[in-house]
Amino acid sequence: MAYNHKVIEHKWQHYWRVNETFKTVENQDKPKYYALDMFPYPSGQGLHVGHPEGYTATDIMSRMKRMQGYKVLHPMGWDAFGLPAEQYAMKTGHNPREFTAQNIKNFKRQIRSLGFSYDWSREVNTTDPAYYKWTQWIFEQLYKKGLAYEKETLVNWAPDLMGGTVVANEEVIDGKTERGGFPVYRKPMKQWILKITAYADRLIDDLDLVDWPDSIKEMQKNWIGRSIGASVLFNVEDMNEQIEVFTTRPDTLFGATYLVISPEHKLVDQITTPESKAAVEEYRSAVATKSDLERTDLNKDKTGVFTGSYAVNPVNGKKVPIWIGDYVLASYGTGAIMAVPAHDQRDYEFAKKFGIDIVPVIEGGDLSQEAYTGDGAHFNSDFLNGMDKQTAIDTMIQWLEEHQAGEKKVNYRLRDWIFSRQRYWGEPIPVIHWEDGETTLVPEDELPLKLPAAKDIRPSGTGESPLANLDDWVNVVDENGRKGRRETNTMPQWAGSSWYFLRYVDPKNSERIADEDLLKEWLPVDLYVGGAEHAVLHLLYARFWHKVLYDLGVVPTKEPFQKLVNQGMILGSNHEKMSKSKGNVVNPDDIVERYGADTLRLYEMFMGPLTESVAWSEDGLNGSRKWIDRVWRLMIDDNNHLRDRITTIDDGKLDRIYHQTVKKVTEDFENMRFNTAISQMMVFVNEAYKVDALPLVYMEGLVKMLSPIIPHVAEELWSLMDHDESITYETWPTYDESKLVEDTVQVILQVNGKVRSKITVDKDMEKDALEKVALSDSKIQQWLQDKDVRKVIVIPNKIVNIVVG
RNA sequence: GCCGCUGUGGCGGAAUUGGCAGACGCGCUGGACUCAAAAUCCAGUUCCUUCACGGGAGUGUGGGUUCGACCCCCACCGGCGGCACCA
Repeated sequence: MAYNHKVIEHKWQHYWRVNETFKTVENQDKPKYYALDMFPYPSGQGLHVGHPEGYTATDIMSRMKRMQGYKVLHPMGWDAFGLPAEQYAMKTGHNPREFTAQNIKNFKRQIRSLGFSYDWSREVNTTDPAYYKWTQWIFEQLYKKGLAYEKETLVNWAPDLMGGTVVANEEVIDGKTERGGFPVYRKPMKQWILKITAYADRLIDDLDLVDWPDSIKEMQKNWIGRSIGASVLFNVEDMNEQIEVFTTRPDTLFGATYLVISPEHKLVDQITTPESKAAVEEYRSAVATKSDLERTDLNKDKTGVFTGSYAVNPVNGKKVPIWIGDYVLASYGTGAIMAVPAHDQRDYEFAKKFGIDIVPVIEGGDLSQEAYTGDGAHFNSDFLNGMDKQTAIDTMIQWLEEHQAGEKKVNYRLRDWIFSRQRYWGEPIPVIHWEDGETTLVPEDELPLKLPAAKDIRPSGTGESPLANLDDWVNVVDENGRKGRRETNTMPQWAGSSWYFLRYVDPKNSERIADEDLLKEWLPVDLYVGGAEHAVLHLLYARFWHKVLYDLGVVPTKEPFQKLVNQGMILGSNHEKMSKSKGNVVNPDDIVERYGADTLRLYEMFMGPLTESVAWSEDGLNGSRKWIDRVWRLMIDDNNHLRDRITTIDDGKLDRIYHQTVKKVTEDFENMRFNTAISQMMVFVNEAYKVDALPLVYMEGLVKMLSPIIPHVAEELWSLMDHDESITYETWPTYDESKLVEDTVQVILQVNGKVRSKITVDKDMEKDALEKVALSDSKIQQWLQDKDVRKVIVIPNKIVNIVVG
């Protein structure tokens, strides 16, 4: 009977479910393997064909590892808080909880239809109070450690997004919200902030401990942006104030001809002279009304205004003017810089525009054109004269420290993490603000602090979240009659996803985040697969929380994810990103219906390397289906029985190719090179079609190797081979090295680097003998006529190159 | 602008401690089977040239190193991703 995907897939999915085939068993005396997918946000759109690519990869690894004797943890869950549900709820008047539950149901149905070997008994859901109890608990630990604090800061205020909300720096792209593209303005507001900067060094340095793509490590390093330099103190003339600047080039201090402080700098008012006041005020208000977009758009044209005051350069006592300019950011370093126009392009542009002195202190470049930022001998620099850059930097830092005029300093581009969101559909921050000014945590034994049910979610209009409308929930009174108000901000979506992989280890634990011994048993995650769009934020936040929990003794490892792999994107057949508007979206449900889950899995693994983006091709998909049919026909006859050709007799014809295949498939799977593993199995099947006798053990081996990729087909073939049990825990095939060696090898004969002949000789033939054979080859002889042999290069078992002239 | 990745037949892609470029698949061509078609099985398929044997060119472009380069080095061009006044 021909292969019928609908019957078979339904049958085995049912079998796995009833038999709890993939239930993780703990405390077994086996090596462990934790294979993790980035859990999805269950959107209303349903699954995308991009999802199953990564899921199939981890599923293959999980299934192979089970067969290799590992205990495997392979879970799935839902990152279910998020903006779309809230937007939908506001629009329709529904509660996001119901809407989200529906979406999860649909996602789960779709994921189940693909036959992944998840242990569904461990499913987690970030919106489940039993889950977010522990998200809130982690927040409380952060608070107790001083890593969560409230601060009035300039936030990214998006008044047009959901009735007004604040978004994180990371969610702002070109001055607009990442979601929706609404304009973002800077507005001071009281926010909860997590002190991720306290972990900046460890977040960079511990990247050395993990097996991640270099590109991702690089992105994280750049995001954190550690720069080592010095702070320098400038006294303000005629005033008992100092301006501290940060510079990575203290060696150019003799070339500092002015200072620039940001418009928001705290000393602006004090140092502005009466004559300059009007101009400064005008400039500041102009800057304040600019959106971030406008501010970055003015990139090329530097603006600024002179304060009227001067500072004293500590190293040479010279007076330098103090300017205000918005090219200096309040949020980086000290919000003030020393400007060295000769050796910094930004300062150069500013100085040119405002006619400020440009004093070179390093030889090189052409100052009539641009600043010189390279290395060179210093001059005009007193005790630094003649030194190169690094020596001068070290010497200057030493001088600054000896004269209490500055010190070595490290700065980070990374800012602290703004953790508040003015939204309903998120974890409530478990904090109460009391009327006497005290702020307390909700006691641990009262967690979870549940999100109140609300029929109608409306913006508060004040910038607060919709929770501010819910008086019953917001207002509290303690046992002494003291009145208080709950924190109305909720947590960002990043919160629940920063630790979910810990909960899978022990998802039902009501006493703690997860049992300590179980965490020791399963951590770290051995393989984490997901899209590169989470290269920075999710992975950085999760690492940060993990390190905090490590310091608290909650988790046993410094890093959460040992190996990380980013799958590429699946593009539309027109090589563009799939999107509704382009009409090139492929729905996995359709593919499963028409071709079956196994075909989809096979195709997505065969279409190219996992890490690359590849365009969808209906023909390619169809080819994968045809190959499954071909494998099926190789073994199964029209009466749905094993073919007679499958026998216990081994005529030896398939020995070599079989053992080669086992070796290559095993190694390729291990390295996640699924496309080449599949191609090797295709070669084996092609060979199998050419011989009369198919040894049963080889066919069983093939089915085992296929089972991680096309598990339903493999289970069915396995049972047709007269096995009663699932193939899941069968032993992975092994190969015999001795079957791979050949007695003879083909050697390439070249003349002047061009292939002219090929010969077959005994393996490991001596160099001299091989050279003789090569020179006497008839084809080679023709090429050597009337020529002098200058040199012969002999690489045994591979090549002989004869150089003639 | 800076950083990272990438460029191989008609298409997806294989092959790198430097040693037969194009595995495998798609598509296409031919053959077998069939009344016929589909499906299937078998064979061929980088380009140019040749009746054929053969020969020549060829891994984005131009140089270089080497007996030998898709692979290493230099310069440039195109594509993708990240960052973007971070001092």
